[in-house]
Amino acid sequence: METMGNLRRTHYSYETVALPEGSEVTAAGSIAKCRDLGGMIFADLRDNYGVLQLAFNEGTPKDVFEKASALKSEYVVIAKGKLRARESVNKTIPTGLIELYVSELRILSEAETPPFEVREGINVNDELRLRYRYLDLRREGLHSTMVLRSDISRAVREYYLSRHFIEVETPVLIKSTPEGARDYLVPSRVQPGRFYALPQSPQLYKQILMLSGFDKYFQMARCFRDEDLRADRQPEFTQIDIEMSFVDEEDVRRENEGLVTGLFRQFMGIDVPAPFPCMTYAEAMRRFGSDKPDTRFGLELVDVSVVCEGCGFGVFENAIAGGGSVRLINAKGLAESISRKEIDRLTETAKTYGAKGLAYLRMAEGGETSSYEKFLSDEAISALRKEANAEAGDVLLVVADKDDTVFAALGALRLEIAKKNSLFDENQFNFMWVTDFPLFEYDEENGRFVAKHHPFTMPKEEDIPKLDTAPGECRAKAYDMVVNGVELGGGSIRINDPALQARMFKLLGFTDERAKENFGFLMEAYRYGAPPHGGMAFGFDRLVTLMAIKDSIREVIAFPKVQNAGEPMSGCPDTVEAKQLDELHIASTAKEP
RNA sequence: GGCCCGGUAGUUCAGUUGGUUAGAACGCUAGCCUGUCACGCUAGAGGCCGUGGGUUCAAGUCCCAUCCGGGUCGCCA
Repeated sequence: METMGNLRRTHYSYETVALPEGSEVTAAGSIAKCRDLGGMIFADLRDNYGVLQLAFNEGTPKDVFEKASALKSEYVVIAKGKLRARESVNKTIPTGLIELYVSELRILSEAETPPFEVREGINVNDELRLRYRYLDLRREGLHSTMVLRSDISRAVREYYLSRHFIEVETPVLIKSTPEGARDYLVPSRVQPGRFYALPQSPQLYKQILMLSGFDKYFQMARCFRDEDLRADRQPEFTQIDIEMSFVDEEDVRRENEGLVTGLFRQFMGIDVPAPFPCMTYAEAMRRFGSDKPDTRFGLELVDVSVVCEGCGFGVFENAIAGGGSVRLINAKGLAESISRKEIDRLTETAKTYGAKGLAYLRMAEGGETSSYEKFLSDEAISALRKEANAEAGDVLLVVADKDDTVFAALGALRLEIAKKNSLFDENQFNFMWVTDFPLFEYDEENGRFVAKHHPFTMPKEEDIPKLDTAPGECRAKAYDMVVNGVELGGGSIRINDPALQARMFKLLGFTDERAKENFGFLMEAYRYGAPPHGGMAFGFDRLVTLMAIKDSIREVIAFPKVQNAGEPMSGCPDTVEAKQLDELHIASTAKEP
């Protein structure tokens, strides 16, 4: 091992292409690959931006040549020399016309053979990648994604700052609130028996900032939710958090879709038409079975409840009688690719979402088969086929159940069929707003209504009279930004009337005491004058995932967590010493692993 | 908490109805090689078949449990 001594990097790899031959260059980085030809050695030097070929031969000082022949992958070096044209060029890399003919070489750090090859184009399983994340991050793909993330982050800040948003850091140690996701809790040492929570979002603070006269606020906010992970969900994540005063729904949407159209133009060269189309929640559910519809393809849901009333098939009739519906998807012209076996698989998918089964009509060339038509009257059969626009070559997939279940099952089948049959264009981005969300949803488990968005969401004016009589029918001034079936962000106009807010808490089953205990500071703040305000938040990780064209959110996070909410490299969460627990007034009950 | 998939050299994988000494590629080690860039050639090392039980004359292969990872339902205001 050597020190850099008086050598300092003069150029990054990508900068060398602009230099004339013969330029003196000192480059630094890691050895990506060595090719020792005997009398001649080539080594690819990798830095933050790419690779530069180092060359050594009989003209190289003897001690330097000997050092070069000892080089191995991942050694960290600094090399000084002259740029020269290659005798044989490599057209596949930007620096492929030149090489650094090295006269001075220092090995700054040696490296053991890594557990996997540090290069693109090889499969490595996720566990190993995460355990050795620092090696994975050296690989071009993940490395450049992290650089892209940084660039997007800067563009986001520039967008909001240029539009006079004020960046404010809100606290990470906050008060736990009962609604919504499970909180991560942090015990207080100073106040025995009391706990902070980590924020699920800076929601209340940003509303308070509007009351504080900041007018427009934004923040790249770390948020924490102690819930199970998914490919698009991490327990800690980054949200682009925004709040604006003196606005209604349209104003928030216009301001923030400007961010997305700008980012897509700048980073992807794609002009996304704006304003984005709006679709109500009710329409999204009815047509696509989802509140985040992928509108790049058809396969829309068809409600056949009317023709199924009194059709003679108990399964259909019971669903309708129970307040549910019978709906179907017509997989147009897909009879050959959706075999009987495939229908069985789709049935399993439907069952995952709570459907009891999947009825079908397959109109294949070899003949028609159906699981339900034998139970139906001829009249009902022809009426249903007409509603579904069924023709030879089609497959009808029918679910009869409660509406929630029908939507969930058919919505999922839609996506699965489209994916398997490549029914959409990967390069198309259908941005949209889903609006008019229900204000409440019924929580079966607790037998009461809960806020669909959050308890501070403003109801639609015309629905305010129905708040007490028909809460299930009330719609909210809430909106989600959706693209290709992904919820990129969402927000709402907030209640700024303390009386209405108090009424909301009551409807949500809060006693006055509990509302005061949990949200008293907000209620009090409203008493001193609150501008109308609203905002939204983007899932920054999801946005980057989309823009980097990755499948998993883990591909855009430097040190992500895995399914058990741990982080494999550092090994957290971990046990702590008894002394630490004592100081926090926590009794140790957990068994050692 | 439920369901599905996976775990075999350092890595990615193959391994037939349970049956000789568990293979390949890449990587690694050594030697040769002056224009390579997936360098080439020669030789070599490298395996608790995730872990623990069981069935069997015999288990990488079958059964049970468990751990780890991935996907997903619930959950995620």
